[in-house]
Amino acid sequence: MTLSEKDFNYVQKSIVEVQRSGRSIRKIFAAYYDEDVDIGWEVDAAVDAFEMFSSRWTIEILAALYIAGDRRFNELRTLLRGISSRTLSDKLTTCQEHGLVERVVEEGPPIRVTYRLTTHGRTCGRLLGPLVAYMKTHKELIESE
Amino acid sequence: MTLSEKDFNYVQKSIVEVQRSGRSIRKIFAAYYDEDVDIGWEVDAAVDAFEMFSSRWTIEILAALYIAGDRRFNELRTLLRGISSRTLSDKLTTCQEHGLVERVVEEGPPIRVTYRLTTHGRTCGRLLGPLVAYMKTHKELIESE
DNA sequence: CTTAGGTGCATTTTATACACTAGATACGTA
DNA sequence: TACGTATCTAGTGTATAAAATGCACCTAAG
Repeated sequence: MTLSEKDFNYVQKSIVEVQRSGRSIRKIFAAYYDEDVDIGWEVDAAVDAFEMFSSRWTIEILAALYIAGDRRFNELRTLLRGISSRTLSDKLTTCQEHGLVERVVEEGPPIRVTYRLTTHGRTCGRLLGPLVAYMKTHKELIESE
Repeated sequence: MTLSEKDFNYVQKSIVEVQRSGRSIRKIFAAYYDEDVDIGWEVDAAVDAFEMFSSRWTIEILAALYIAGDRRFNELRTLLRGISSRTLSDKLTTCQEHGLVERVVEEGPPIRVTYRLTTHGRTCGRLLGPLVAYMKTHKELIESE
């Protein structure tokens, strides 16, 4: 089994970039493919990191904006299956404060407000992808017994 | 810049396995390294997937067990910075129901109970790694302005 | 009296339901 | 043409429900 030339070039280029960034090829493949690997984090760092995501809705807002692209307030409300507008409003505010989301106002009337991921927000969204993909193929994890 | 022989062998082996699994090399690199990429998910799938993680503490429990390995009840309580035992107990129950965690009883006395990630749990933990690593290097996202 | 692994219960925090607002245009009709 | 009503967007206010916390307490053996 061999790589297509296109894939080969892509892989070669990526490997060079990854090396330049100081990350280990082995760790990157291992983390993605099949092995548990020490990727240099500690429980404390994880608890810190997830403090913001484990507050209900933050992670869903991020995913919705990442997948669906920039959206307006009521569009988000629909995407998130009817989260209350009160809560959506509050959560969007804290997402802005955390630098994940920016609020773009188009003067009206009617005034329209578009929510957009910042660069950080997009990165976080991207990093969540593999987990969503995994969960999607293992619905037994979602529908509790 | 070239790969060491060890890395080269590892990469080659991994690429073959990834190809056999039907996943695209390009997507794997892109998702890991620097690009936004359509990895075939929809908002609905993401909202489903995160419904369980965005409930407070679930994701932290997963991360703690993944990073620190099997732990007993009170060890988890400490790792999670003093979550109330009431809540930890409830959350561990729902994690078991979702098939992320298993409860291993060593008959006492004193009775000892060890919590351990299932295979699914370990996979989810692994997939969260890159996000934690990213957050760790971008603390400005955690400490809101 | 200690240790491990919890449960019970009152209080506090967080989310929901649902009514309601502003500011401007659009529509119906006398 | 003028008048009233209806609609749209992006929220806010407030009462209620759900979830997390703090702290006391339980069991069972050494």
